[in-house]
Amino acid sequence: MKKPLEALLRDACERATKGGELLTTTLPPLLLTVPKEPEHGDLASNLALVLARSERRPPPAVAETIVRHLDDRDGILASVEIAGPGFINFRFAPAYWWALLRDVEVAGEAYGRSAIGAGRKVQLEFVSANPTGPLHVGHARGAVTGDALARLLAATGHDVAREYYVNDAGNQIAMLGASTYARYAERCGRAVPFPEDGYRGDYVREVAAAILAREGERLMQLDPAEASTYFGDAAGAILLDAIRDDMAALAIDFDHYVSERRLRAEGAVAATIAALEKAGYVYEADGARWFRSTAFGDDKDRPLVKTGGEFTYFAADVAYHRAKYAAGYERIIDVWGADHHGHVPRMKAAMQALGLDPARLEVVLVQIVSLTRHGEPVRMGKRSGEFVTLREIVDEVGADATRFFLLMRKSDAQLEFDLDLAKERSAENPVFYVQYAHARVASVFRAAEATGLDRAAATAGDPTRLTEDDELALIRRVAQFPEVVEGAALELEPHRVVFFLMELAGDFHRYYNRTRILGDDRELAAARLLLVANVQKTIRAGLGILGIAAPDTM
RNA sequence: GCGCCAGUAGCUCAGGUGGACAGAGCAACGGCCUUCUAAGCCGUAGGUCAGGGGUUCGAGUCCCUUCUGGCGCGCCA
Repeated sequence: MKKPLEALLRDACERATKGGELLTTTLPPLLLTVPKEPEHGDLASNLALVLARSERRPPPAVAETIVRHLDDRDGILASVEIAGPGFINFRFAPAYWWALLRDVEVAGEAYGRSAIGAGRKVQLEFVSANPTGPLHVGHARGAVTGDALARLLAATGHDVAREYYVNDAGNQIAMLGASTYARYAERCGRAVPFPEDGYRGDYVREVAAAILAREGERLMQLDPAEASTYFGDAAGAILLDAIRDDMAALAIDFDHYVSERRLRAEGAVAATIAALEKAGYVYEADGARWFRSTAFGDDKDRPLVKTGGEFTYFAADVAYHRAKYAAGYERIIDVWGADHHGHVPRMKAAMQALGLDPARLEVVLVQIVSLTRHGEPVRMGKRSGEFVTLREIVDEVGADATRFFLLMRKSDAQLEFDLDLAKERSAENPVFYVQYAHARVASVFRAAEATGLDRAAATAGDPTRLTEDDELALIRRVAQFPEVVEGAALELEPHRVVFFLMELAGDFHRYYNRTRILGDDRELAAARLLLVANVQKTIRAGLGILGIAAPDTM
């Protein structure tokens, strides 16, 4: 929508410069914005305000010069006005919108997709929760955000891989093993002391019972150390399967699950520490080995190897990120809980120390989710083990509403999730509001079939019959979609797509209520079908980017 | 103590990289169905953008500072 106008403006400035009427030879980036106020036209430029200083003339005078050189050969503009402090306001001619609607129709299902990613390899790592228990709402937000980002980047021409890093080694798994073993023994009628900081959730009992059912009591013969290892592996595997199921319930599919244990076993961690050492950023102190992250602006040095000789979590994570670079990803995006924000500088420091470009690593931080029900906050205590699981949410409100609600906010802002609202089947519930707009169009088409008008008739519809203001405004909204997708991808902000969809759905519902689509004038009806078909397509594409279904009936 | 993030209408939140008089949606009140889904639409209201300073033609947006809230600052992961 902006491109043709940008070209016109650029031409105008060039001519003015040649004619000696503008001093500037290098234009600032042309900024065309969609004004909030409809009276300010379809697009507005602040070019004259930006240039005023270097031109040593007041903005309106500069604007006048630019406008005088505009050459609208194709007649896409209906009006050009200089307004306010020196804005140039453009209004497109109906013919422009009609042509645009045709373009959208021709683009078909690819509408909104772009190639700005140029096939660049991008890896998104998200969730990566330890397989030591069920996922909760916080994980759900990270999961949905990561997946939506992946879809967004894929839609903009990136080559995307989704990855889940499985922390299947280290203390947490050992603790899970000890906890599960204790529950197993309990079931076998044997007393094995429950570990001090063990996992007390009921799910550990269920996992123990599952292992008992599978293996019988024979595991009681293992010595306690062996048993803990066995149970850590077995319980971790069972819980990881449950996590995969949870992801599937949210329509999320990972390309790779990367095992921390495997990284360790393959020597990647040791090799990474050796590389850091070779670069001169490792030293020994207090019996441990440290990474000198302070050399890169971190506020403390970080341990890589504990006194006991064990690798730290950090060491393994550095090795993992090093492997991502080695795998050839041009962009590496991590979705982390906001409580991990402190890890960003040290991870980037480690990459830099390894001679890797830290700018290729981007971290999207996801803030906490608070649940409300009946207007009251749902209390969640991590200690008590009383948290609402991801599965419970999905079972209660459905995958579509879960995804939509978790994507409604900027990821680094805290989010309130109203469970009652998410379940409501009314206009108050934004996900239904948007899906209903899609279904309504489908319903119009069902009614149209009865009168002999079908999708083909819509395709053949004559856009020049669309002369109402709200019809042109609807095209304008649809025309913004590719730019919204691009902006969302560029800024890694899926919530922009959500807001766009709510606005588009609103425009459509208003139009629907005001305008009879299937009137007596068949030609007009066909034109209107063309319009709403493309509204529907745009909604479907937008929902697709969010991983949400676009139903034909509600 | 140091660092990061936030503070916008009664509530939940937007404010495409500094632009025009600050925007939605809830909640409240009043209207609209012999016609394609009323699971919808229309109308009415609300603000010292936490406070204070600064940068500039112009600040919710950038800088400094104070206050308030969240989170980090482990040889935990």
